Amino acid sequence: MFPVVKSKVNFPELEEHILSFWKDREIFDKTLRIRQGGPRYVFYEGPPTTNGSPGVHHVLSRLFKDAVCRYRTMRGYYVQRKAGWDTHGLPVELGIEHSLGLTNKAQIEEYGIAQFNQRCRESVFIYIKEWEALTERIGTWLDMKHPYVTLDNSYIESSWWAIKQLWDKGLIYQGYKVTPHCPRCGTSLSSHEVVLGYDEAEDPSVYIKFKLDVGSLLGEDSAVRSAFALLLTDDKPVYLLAWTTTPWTLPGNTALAVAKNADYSIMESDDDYLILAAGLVDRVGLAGYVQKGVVHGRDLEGLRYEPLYNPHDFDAQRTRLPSLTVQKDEENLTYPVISTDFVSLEEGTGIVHMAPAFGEVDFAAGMENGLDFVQHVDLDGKITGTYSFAGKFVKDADPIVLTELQSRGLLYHSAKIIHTYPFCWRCGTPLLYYAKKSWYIKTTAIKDKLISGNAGIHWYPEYIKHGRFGDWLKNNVDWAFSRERYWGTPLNIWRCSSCNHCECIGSVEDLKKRQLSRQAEGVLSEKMLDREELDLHRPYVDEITFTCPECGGEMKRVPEVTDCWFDSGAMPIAQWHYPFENEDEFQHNFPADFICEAIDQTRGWFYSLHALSTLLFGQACFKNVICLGHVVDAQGEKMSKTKGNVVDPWDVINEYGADPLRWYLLVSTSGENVHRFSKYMVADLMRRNLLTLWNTYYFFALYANIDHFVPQSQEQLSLTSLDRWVISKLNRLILDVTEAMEAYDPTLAARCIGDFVDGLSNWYIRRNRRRFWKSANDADKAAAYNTLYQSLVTLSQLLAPLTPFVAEQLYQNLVRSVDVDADESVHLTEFPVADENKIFPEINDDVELAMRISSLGRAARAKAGIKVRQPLAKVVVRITSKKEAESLCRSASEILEEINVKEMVPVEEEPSQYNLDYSIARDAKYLVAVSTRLTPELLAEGLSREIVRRLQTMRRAAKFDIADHITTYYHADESVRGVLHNFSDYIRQETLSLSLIDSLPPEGAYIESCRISGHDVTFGVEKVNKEFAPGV
RNA sequence: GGGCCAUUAGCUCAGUUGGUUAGAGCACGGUCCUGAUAAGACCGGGGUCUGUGGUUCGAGUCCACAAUGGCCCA
Repeated sequence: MFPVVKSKVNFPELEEHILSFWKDREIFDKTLRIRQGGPRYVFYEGPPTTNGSPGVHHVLSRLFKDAVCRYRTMRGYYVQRKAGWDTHGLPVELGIEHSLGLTNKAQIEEYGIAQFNQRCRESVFIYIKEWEALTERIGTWLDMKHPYVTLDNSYIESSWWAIKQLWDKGLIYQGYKVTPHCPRCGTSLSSHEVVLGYDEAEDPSVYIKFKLDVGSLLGEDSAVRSAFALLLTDDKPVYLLAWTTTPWTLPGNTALAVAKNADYSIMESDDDYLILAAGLVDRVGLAGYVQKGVVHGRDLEGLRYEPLYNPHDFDAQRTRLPSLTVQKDEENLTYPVISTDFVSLEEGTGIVHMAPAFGEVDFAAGMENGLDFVQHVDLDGKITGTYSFAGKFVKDADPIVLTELQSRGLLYHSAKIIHTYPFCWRCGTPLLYYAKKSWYIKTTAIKDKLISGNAGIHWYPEYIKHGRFGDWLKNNVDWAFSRERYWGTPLNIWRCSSCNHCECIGSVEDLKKRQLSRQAEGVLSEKMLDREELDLHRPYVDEITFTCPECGGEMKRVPEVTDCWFDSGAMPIAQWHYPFENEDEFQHNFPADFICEAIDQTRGWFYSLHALSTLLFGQACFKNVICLGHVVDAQGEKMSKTKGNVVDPWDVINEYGADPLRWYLLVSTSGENVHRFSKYMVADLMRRNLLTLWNTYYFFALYANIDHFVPQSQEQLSLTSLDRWVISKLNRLILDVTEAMEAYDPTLAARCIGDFVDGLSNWYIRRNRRRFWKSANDADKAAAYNTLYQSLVTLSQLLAPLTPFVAEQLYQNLVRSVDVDADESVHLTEFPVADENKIFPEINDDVELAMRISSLGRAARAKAGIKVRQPLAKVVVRITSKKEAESLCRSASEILEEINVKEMVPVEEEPSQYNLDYSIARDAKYLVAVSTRLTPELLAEGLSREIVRRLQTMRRAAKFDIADHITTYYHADESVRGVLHNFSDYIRQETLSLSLIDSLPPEGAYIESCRISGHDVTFGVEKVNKEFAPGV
């Protein structure tokens, strides 16, 4: 017996049942065990950040990972799937800060780093539980019993090892990084935090005069430069006019930038000369000036000018980029004019004030041009040094700077401007772009290798490879990988507080050795030496100090932790605690065959993995990568808590099930596209594909049980052409699905399956229904059952990677119920392999044509308003070739039955005219004309079908079982009686009537009176006790 | 401000190398079919293929610019 099921399946219930089946039988473990020793297919799990509950977009990536891994497993590979959790980082800290009501770093330190980090640690484990629950429920098989967790000591130690490798290669250095900094909270903000806080702001808009060092003009012997000098006929001072909205940065000015190819006007007044972009003269409005001449930007390059504020006069340090060596005071200090390509000629003066300490572009220009670096503002946003405005907050310093410059005659013009400016989203303080010390990894040193490694990676979709990712590599800059935070992998660099000597510690063992020297001094507790007890996080690791080998001073750890992208990028080694243990595991699992994440990871995990692998091993560490689009709401808007449009995956799973959700995410649009999520569409696709599939099983089981069907080998069957058609299609499907899965395109695979199911249900089964209900248990029936059975079993296997629950249920019902020796689970079976000898393109063409012609035939009938139940005499079909005529003949019985016509005439030439009694339908290629003339014989046959239809409806209304035999009574006029008599065999067979009795029905029968085609009829149906029924 | 991707029916999506009348599902209206199906078939309404230029005998498809949305970076 095949399990009897309801025609409408409850997926959530089914799935819960399958989940416990998998659990009880340890199916996931078995899929691994049976493949052990087979070829490996290496998958790297990109660790989700466990700072919040998983959303429907996380289901998408887990689903794609799962589908590919399950597919590979069924193809015989050993696919280890170690789960991973990304547990460090700012997002986790922000969550805790919020829950504790803390708003800045000072408050965190006051609260206590130990306690704070403890809270972080606890919170991630809460979220990990949620992630585990969802992962399991959506049927994603991941080894969550042995996950890698970035907060583990072993994980941190591997990261330390990696950093030490880079340190030893000289690839780690300390430099400056310009970050958006909140002076009140005392912290840098991440880019997404900055986005939260853009607002309109009113700022000064001021034009400043920088006095040209005329000497620099004369030193040059170029003809152009000399001609330029000749324009300055007077020895009035010459000024470069620059524009800024941040006067407080002016003491940090160390260069002016001009556009190389722009024209600059030299304007003269009675008192001085001014230089600015020619195109902006009118905008600035230089009353009292006349143009003396025009020079090119490149002529200005290399000129020098006097600082507005000589840092040495104000006790500010002046260093020189890129090495930041301290500069001594010099007589007549001047700064250079440089040229860049970012100077705007739309606003300002075409001369840009550069302060490398306060802007990313400025800093980059400083690095490139070896500019001076003057940092006269502290992290609280207060001016340092001995300026008249020292101690003031930067914004409060603005007016003082301006007044002072005005008194020195250096302020040309001052106004106000309203523009968008970033503010701290927490406290509303204007953010300062501020160059902070940061540790860098010199990725630019391996840029060529990064690019050549990328050449060997297969990207899905392909355009990412040379587009977003390739461009990113091409424009590679060194990786600023330190963060001045608390909850993260502590940077393993110790610095001597006396002589600044730095050492990188590559292991716990190494650290222990250094400590021994101190232990003698009784500084260390026993606990700190105990590897198991040790917590490598702050603040404990900060307490570990040792003696400087250079000067004997005290070496303390630098305060930074690493960027959490470094953590996740280190997973190929750190998930195995390599190289401290698991050498084999690491070797077997490097590089990965497959990774899959959403597109935002291009510069996140995809990059950090690639960069670290290239840095450490000189090669890429993944071969294939699926890059998914994001899930947005039904309107195409980003899901966000504030908008309230976030879809909780649990709602969808509880209402429809995980497989319907998986199926929807697979089928609705390709992985790389933006996914518009609509619960409504989940239901729609579930009905269209999954329920249709389920019903084909229901149909099969219903009749197979009645007939006690036992599956047999395909080889000895007498197959009809429709059987061969569906078998051909099935083998074609296996090829298509395999090809799609090999091409990392589960969406295409799913769509092919959906199409097949449609054809199976709506053509194969519909056309073959009669073969299943006929009474004779002959070879033809066996062929039909076996064909359908094989299709369903194969479907369960093809679907297993995509919708693992329903696939399992089908497999259990179809295979395990009749064969106890069969593989215990569909996921333990081998993925189907197509038998290409069974693919017959010509049969497929035949059926396609038959479907098309039937469709037109139905249209032609509908036009004439004749029901399909009414047989018609003739149909004329115009096709386009002899080949099609032959094809049509092969399908003639199908088509005639489908459109209920007696005879079909194929023609290649369209008849010049038709009799009036033809109704015609056509498309671009074919024409179908049905005769609409009704003879008494046709009418009588039509009536017989009406009668059958009525009796069937009555059987159902009387709640008879599908296989119940009945006695039928009728009371009707002469013509109806005639039909019942003449079509007696047909009517009895269709309605399972043992006899048709021409009399009023007895008491107890189910009785209906009705009008059929204009005749009044009374019918009665009565169940016959099976034992008395003659053998049927 | 820059880069990448998308934009096709009311909605969700197909549309191969440029080539007859641009398709499917859902939704809507009508008809039909049905003892597997909450399904299916047929007909109908619904499209300036986001817009503007260009290349071509021919453009949804190729090119340029613009708009909108998404992502990444400023």
